[in-house]
Amino acid sequence: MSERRYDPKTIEPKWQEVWEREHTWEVSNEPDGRKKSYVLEMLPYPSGEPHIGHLKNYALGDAMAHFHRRTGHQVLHPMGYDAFGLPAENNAIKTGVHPREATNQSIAAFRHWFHRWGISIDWSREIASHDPAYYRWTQWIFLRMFERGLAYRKEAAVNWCPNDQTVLANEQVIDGRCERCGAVVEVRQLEQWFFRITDYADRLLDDLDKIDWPRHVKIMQRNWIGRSAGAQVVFRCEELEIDYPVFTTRPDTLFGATFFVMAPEHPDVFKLVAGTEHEHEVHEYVNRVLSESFEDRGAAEKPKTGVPLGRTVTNPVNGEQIPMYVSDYVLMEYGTGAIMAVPAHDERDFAFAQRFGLEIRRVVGTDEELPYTGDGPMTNSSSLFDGMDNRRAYEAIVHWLELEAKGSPSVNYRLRDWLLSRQRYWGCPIPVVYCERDGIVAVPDEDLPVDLPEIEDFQPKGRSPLAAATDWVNTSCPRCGGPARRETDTMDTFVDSSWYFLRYCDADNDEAPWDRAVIDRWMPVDQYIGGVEHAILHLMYARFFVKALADMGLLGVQEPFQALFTQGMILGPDGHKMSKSQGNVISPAPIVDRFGADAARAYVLFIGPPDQDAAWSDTGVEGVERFLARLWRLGDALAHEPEGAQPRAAEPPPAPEGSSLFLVRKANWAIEKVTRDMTGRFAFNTAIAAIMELVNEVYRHLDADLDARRFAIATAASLVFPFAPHLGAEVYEMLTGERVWEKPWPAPDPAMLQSDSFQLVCQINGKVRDRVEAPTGAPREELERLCREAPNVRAHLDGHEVVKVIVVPDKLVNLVVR
RNA sequence: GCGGGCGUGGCGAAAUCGGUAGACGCGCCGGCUUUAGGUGCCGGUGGGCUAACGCCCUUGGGGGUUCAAGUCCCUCCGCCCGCACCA
Repeated sequence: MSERRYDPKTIEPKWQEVWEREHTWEVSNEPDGRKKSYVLEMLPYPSGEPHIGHLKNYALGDAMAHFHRRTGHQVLHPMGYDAFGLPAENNAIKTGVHPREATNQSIAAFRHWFHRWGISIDWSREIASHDPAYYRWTQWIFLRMFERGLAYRKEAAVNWCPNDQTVLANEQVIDGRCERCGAVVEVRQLEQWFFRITDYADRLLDDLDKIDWPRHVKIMQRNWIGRSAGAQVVFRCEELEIDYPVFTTRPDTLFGATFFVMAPEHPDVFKLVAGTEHEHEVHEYVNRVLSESFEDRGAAEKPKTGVPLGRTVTNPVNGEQIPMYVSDYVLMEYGTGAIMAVPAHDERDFAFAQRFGLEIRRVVGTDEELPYTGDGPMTNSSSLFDGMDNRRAYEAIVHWLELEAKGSPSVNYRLRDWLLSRQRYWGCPIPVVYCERDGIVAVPDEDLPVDLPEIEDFQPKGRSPLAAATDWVNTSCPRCGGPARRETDTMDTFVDSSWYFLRYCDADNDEAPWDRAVIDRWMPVDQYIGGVEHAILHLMYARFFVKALADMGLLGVQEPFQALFTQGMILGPDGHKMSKSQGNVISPAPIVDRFGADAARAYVLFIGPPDQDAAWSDTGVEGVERFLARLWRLGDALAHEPEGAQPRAAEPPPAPEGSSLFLVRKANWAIEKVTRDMTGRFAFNTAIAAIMELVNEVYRHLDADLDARRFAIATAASLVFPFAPHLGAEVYEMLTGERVWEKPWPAPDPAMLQSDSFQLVCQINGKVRDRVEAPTGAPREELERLCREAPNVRAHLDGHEVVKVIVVPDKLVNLVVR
């Protein structure tokens, strides 16, 4: 055999086989006395092969899982696939390959790479959302929602993607464009299925305080829910004898309301304008606005437009008749679809008033420039309130409105109900039928799953391709037995991923989605890891599902993910987001082939703080590979040194001195450092740096005793295991004959964390002037004396008077001189 | 516009509690090993001045608090992310 060298190509398959053969990472649902820990990375959407972001995601999660196992936890670390979705279907339209076939192929590729990366997954719990054994329970959960009115059908103005030929949830529209394909979204009036997530708005908001999530993700969710407290106030149109309630967050400005505006979609607009001189103009205006895209209408900067309705309403606080308008800056979906306009204290109303020459009446403040949205004394309102602080007047006015039955406190949310139906094929069928006699009827539980039928033409035609599967569509009503048609829309794939973490707990259960006792044991997920792009969609929906299921008594937790970590992206070598068109895509496959899975994994963790974006560097991964090879060589050399050739426990020598003592100390320092970096924070980059330091020191102290070197290298192997598991296992075994993952995480020896002496920093006026060796724990006087005696300090002290001495024990002395 | 984050060597970064700025890695320079290249090992590497001991400057700019500031406060500039007619 030629010269021995670090060869991941033999080491990695060797350990992967052991773990597979022995089912090492499988975990029982039976408690075994250890604390449970549920470590989960967001499940992948299987499309093609895994990319570098997947590698980072699972390398991160795996490091956490290993660390938790070795710190005494029973760890659940499963894997699955978010297998339904548009890309596979669009691919089918293009290539004719059935979405199932393409998806299954991709799943096989992902599975293959997870093995080759050596991710410690409990494969006995593997799931895929397109598997009837899984989506049966997605449908089951839908029915439970339906029974409680949490899933309902209604006609509404919805977002329609003309390219994907389907409706989209509010959350899937970004800047007026389809999140997936980028087409400009249209507004359509359609009957669709919704989840009543708005019922949970307050709880989704309040419970954010209970979970350990990044601040910015919580803020994004808070903003998305958009809770506003204010009042509902009734304005009456006397001519038509209709009351129009409006929502306002500023009831204190009611006396400044000088006009009234309705959304173009408001159902009463045509009724109000009928018979007035503006009738024709209003019809034209409304039609034009409704045909405008989301994008065109949305811009805040565009000049205000609108048309008078030729009617007035009465301001309830002062009886004034104020003119009514229709304008597209008022949204039908928020509040009541009508507003009171206070131009002096609202920028939008101000712009509208200027454009249409309407009165702008200050009611708050004194001489601030208008529009003024701040606080101040009330004015021009009523003798009751003028002079009063506007915040106090707010309360008083709401109170008065309540007494007069003209208004009441009210809360509004930006959050809308979750539109879940999609007019597409490759998704979970919605388990209801439409019966001529009984209307919407749920498919009974025992008939689940409603199978996704086979079809040939995936081309969308403005209705679900499933509608063409007539044999499947035509069925009988479960209630009356008469003819009925199946629902042909499928579910948004976010429904599938809103509960998958629950299914992992009890993946084989075919009696129920899960057993309550089992789920109570594992939930919540202790550490969730994924990309920040899911900050709103998936993370909000999953929280909603868990709360709804908890309300049904199916779960005992209110939150799915106790702690969340959002990883940064790996950018291309040019520092830009990887994309095929940019030609800067780094694929993990050749990297793993060339450097090994351990080097690839350790590199993406070493590249920088894991929550930050970082550019890929080929020389960077080479550097990490070099480090792993150095560690391997030291292990190999020690395992072949005549005296150390027999594997045995790697204990530090009893009374080390010199280089040996130094190495034992360094190893203990590394244990302490790596442990601290992995606990509470995710500083894998500095943890790996510490192991590098340890390895470097062994090279520099080859004169140390064999046992000291063995201890240092076995420690390095043990510490590197969560990041480079194959190499860690290999080196540890070479030295000790033992399996590192079965060994507890090392604990530092406190006696070895401290040295007898330290470098005392000697400062004068805060500037470092010298450094001297000083005994650890020396009293302040002695430190001061040592500092004063330091050669360069003496030189600087010459002729100066010391007016103050600051001593930081075991660290520094600062002499303040004049 | 509102909200959040960030700004440190040639590059990725570290400094966790206000106490030695630049750990670790990349790159670069030099040495040893090698027939040579590569690999490997050792050393050097923020800027300026100096023969040297050393000295001065340096964490986006300016100001402040402090014995001491990358870290705290004020202010300005730049970049990134989220939301954006939500009454």
